[in-house]
Amino acid sequence: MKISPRRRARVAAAFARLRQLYPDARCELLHEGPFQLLVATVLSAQTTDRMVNQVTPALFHRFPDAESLARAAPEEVEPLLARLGFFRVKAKNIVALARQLVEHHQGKVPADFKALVALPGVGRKTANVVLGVCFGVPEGVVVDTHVQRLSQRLGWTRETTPDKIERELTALFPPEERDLVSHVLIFHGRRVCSAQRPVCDRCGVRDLCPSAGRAEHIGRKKKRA
DNA sequence: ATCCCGAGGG
DNA sequence: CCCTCTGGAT
Repeated sequence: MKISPRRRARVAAAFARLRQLYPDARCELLHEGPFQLLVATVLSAQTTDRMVNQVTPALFHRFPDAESLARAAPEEVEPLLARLGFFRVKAKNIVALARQLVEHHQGKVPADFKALVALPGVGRKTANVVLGVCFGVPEGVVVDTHVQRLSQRLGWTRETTPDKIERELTALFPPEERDLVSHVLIFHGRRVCSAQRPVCDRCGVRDLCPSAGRAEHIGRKKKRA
């Protein structure tokens, strides 16, 4: 993928500003070790990580590792997830996930992208989170709903699907920056550049954003009754 | 009514 | 490409 020096510089300028604005940007899912982060990230689909952090302490107290969770039945895990969206699918997925870890990976989380996405309930986004947070360098930039929305609003991409956006962002940033890119975009997305009511008046990259003041017209389809 | 650190299946 | 799984927050 060829990227013009001008475009690369424009993106780098906004990223540098975001790093200054959010020096503490990091993963906020509570976890101890790769297994717990993998499970927490699977649970985080279409749910705020605040909700995930409300259920994982009890979950990990009872099932702290792959071996213990692999021995559980999905029905005994379900009540522990009951306040999350998709809790039935997620209970089934994390038990199957734990069983595969025990069967094929000695109960450990593989530090390998292809092995990760082969696990039940684990897609590109989850695999990149685990690789980035626990093993230093993700395969590609984590593209969740925030990263998708902000990279579109900031004019970093014109693509509309997570896979294509991931490819573009990964080409825009060197490996050692990719984990931080997703985290600063997520922080900014939660605090300022929200989906429904972005607060451009309080945005630290307003002068670098082509959508400033009209961000509601980018992103997902407008309401318009 | 729309969104939240999505993934699997048709 | 589409649909489904699911509950809480705004």
